[in-house]
Amino acid sequence: MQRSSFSDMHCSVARTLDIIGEWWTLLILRDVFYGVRRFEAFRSHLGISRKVLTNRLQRLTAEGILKKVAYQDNPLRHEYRLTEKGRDLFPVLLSLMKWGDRWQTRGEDIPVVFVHRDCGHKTMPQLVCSHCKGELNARNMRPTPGPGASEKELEELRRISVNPKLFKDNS
Amino acid sequence: MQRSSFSDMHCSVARTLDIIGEWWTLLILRDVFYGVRRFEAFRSHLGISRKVLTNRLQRLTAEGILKKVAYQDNPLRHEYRLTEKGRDLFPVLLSLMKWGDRWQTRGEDIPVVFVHRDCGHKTMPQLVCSHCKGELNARNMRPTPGPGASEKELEELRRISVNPKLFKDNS
DNA sequence: CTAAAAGGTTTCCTTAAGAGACTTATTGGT
DNA sequence: ACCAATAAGTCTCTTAAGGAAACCTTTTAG
Repeated sequence: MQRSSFSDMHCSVARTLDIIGEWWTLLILRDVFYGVRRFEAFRSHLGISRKVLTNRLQRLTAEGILKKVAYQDNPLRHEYRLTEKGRDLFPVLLSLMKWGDRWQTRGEDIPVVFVHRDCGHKTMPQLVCSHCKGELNARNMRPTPGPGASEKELEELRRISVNPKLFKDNS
Repeated sequence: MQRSSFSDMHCSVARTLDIIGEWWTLLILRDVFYGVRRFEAFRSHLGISRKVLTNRLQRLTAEGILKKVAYQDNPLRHEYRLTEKGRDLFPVLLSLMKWGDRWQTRGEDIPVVFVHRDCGHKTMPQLVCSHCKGELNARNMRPTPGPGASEKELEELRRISVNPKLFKDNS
């Protein structure tokens, strides 16, 4: 199916999706966060084909998101654990879950709720500004060129965008 | 390639990914958040094939994430805009971008920075607890069964999980 | 009268995903 | 000693999704 790679794009979203945007990958990671570690456990729980599971676990390991740890010799068996890089994907899964809880339950109740250990309460993840702690949403955020922005790409975006004022750097 | 559907899974992450987890979809949405609205603009900016772009825009419209709005008659032309449901996906993109900014820049500088209009400062999105406003991460959150949890599925997860204490409901 | 722009549709080819059989090493049961 | 089961894959075959490029329709511009 010769899928195009996003990894050469000059964009953190694209580069992230190039790794974890493949079919099944985020569901595998969800299961890891739930405590699933072993090949057969992933396979039976997800109903994924062995070939694809092998492929995805190899990719995630190669990218340093999971690491293989032996849990027995003879025969040698490994389990897959999250690295720090992998654990740092937790907010991505929480965001996906929060959206699904709001928009995709089809009238059913929410299957999973998280408890925040530090305060002991059931929690809803909230996205807030690192500076003022106010809520962040699509309406109160404005993209601006970062230090690594390329002038050529900015020009292109301004040209095709409906609002050319976006991406003006008036910091 | 007869891809399996995640939509019947009893999980908000799976149901969300069934819609927006397809190849290209989140990059299209990223472009919409940047102000891109039109077919040819998506096509040239992303380098996506027309067939796939048509398919994705139709799906996103059918799911109520984008809506088609006419911007001229004669010939009739539409642009694609976010609905509230679509705007609510912003945290997903922010989470992906934050992870990429940390782990996938390969030594380069960050291409895009967001300004929080409400306080006027450059901001990093932070995920906090709705109750105590403390930071949320993979280490200080514990999944528990929600009101819509199925006992059968919980039992299965406990069986295959490395830590059977997870998903005990001690709220 | 021709070209270009916008938003697709159609065709052909390649390749990823799904299903399921097979492999290897070891243990447990009879 | 023999059979089945478990764990973690590998291999083969088929189907359908993605990529490339040509084609279509309507209208305006030169």
